[in-house]
Amino acid sequence: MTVSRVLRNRGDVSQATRERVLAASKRLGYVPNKIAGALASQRVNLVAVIIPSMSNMVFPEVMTGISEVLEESPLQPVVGITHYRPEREERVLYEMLSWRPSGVIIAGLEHSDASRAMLENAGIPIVEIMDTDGTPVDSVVGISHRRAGKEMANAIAAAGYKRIAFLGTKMPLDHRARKRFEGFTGALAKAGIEMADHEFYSGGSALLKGREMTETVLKRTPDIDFLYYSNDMIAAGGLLYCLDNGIAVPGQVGLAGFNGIELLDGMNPKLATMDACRREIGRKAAEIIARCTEAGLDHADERIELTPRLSIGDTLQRG
Amino acid sequence: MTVSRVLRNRGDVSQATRERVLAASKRLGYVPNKIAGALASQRVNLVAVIIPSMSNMVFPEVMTGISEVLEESPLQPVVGITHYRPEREERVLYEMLSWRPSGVIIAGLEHSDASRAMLENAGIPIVEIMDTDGTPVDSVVGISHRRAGKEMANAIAAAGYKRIAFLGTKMPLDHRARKRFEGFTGALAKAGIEMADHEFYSGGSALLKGREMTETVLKRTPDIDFLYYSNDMIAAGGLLYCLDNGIAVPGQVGLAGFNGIELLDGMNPKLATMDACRREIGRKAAEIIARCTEAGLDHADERIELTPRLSIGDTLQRG
DNA sequence: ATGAAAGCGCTAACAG
DNA sequence: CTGTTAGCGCTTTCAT
Repeated sequence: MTVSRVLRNRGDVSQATRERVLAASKRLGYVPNKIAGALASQRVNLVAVIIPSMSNMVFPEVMTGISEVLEESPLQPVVGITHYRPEREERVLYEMLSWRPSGVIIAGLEHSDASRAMLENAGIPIVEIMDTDGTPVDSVVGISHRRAGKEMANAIAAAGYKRIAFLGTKMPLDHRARKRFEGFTGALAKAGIEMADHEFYSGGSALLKGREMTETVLKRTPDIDFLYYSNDMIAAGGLLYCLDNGIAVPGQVGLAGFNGIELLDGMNPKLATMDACRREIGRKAAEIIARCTEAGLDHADERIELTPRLSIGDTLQRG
Repeated sequence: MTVSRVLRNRGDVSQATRERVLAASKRLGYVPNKIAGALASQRVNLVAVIIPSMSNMVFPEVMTGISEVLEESPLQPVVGITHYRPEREERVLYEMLSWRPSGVIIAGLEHSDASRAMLENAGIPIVEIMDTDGTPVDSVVGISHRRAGKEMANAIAAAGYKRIAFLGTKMPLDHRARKRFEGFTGALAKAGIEMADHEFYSGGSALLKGREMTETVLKRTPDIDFLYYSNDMIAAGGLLYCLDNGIAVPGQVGLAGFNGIELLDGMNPKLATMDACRREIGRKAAEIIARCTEAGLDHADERIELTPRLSIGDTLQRG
């Protein structure tokens, strides 16, 4: 009836009636039932955001970007965490789709067959984020991690480093870390450099693991002159290890991480890294969904590849 | 009809029929419409989680605790961010309540009148988290920040420090930081110590701000012998500043932070801090909601005060 | 063990 | 401008 019109300020309602309704609804502490509303209108102002984790600094920042743009729209993000496990992704996706959201933003391009099928048949805009190395269901916004690894390798080789080690996460399911690794080794090979050592870890405090792995590698292969880490946090641990142990940086060993986390701004020397454009990815993805929703489109087919900026810092240049 | 019974495996359905239905639903890629289901059953397996921010390390970890326990239940968390702004909290709360969740977990005890009214009239279990210094709407799980500040002050005084400064966030709306500050100054006063200096900041990279504020304070009040920071991140920045500038820690100045973030595990020397029990708070809060939902209760009236553990580390003891 | 019927609280379309 | 009437896709209850 009229009440519904007032609460959504739609249609023509006289000023007097409108005020009367508003007053009453406030007095009664009335909160509309969106469930019924959504069922009747076949519209749900929710966007499903599916990400692997919340514990490292990368996804919270993607979320920040998403929130920023969604806050200026009627849309609301709803997040689900997969812990990098395909079967959890499947379940989370199923749960979320059963609420008929206006769109989904999902990390990564690799999904189980079932997940992919759900995404394809959802009939809503899908944006796969973070990574552009692959074929998206609908839209994609991210960076090429393969290229990121390659460019870092080239920068390191160009700086004259020869005995290079890679330290990273042992996550067969972290496809982005894997692609960086592949791009990195590939480019080194092309430059005629073979990786001198590598070390992987899983779980635990990243900063601490960074220290430990750095010690392990440096003891095992003492002539290492560069350490490339799969993320900034372990790189920061490695840097602290070097500082504590009188290892000259970048004189004796050079260091580089990945992500461009804010944390590094306060470190001295400043770590070399590559910005993963996390916030921007979140913004762009949200914009696509917002635009589709407004236009009533069920897909966008956009492809946005951002360019990670290499930041040399103080740890990627020969003494 | 029968289909509905199968999909929720309720009631008696013959094995044959059940399998037929399952097969068909898989083939058609059928995803049930929870909106309709929720409307009909008046049950929604969603828990509203309302927190101020996602960017510092504290709330993601609370979320981890919540997820851990909710994952073993049919409940799903839905998070809303308030940016420490009461008017945003009001809006987010309104939006979430209009989905009729099974419960709400909300940070802090101070809310606008409207928010409080909504919480009181929601008819679902409410758990206010992080802070126990105040009167909850229903249940509360957290720590006493006033006491945390007090205990840190006592530890510092007991270690013999006399010229103490406080460095923290300038957030009139961060009630927990404020309460720690109050507890801290109160206890110092009782020990006959007046705060020697203080400095507040807002925005920007915490690690970097920690450096800057530390420099400012140390230059302004050179005889400072202890720096208490309102969070670990700025404390870490302060520590790095001291290390870089040849200021002996804890010989010349002692340092302490707050939160017990994992980041500190990899630092050397190890910062003194106080664990805010973030993950445990998340777990306990989620357990209350889960228990109520299972029992069909609309409130719990529980009060759980956790005890933050003081970690002396290497920076809170005279040389 | 299965089907039929009656809503859940709203919105949409149409009358007045 | 305001009221009325059908559903939205499920669950629930009651028959069969």
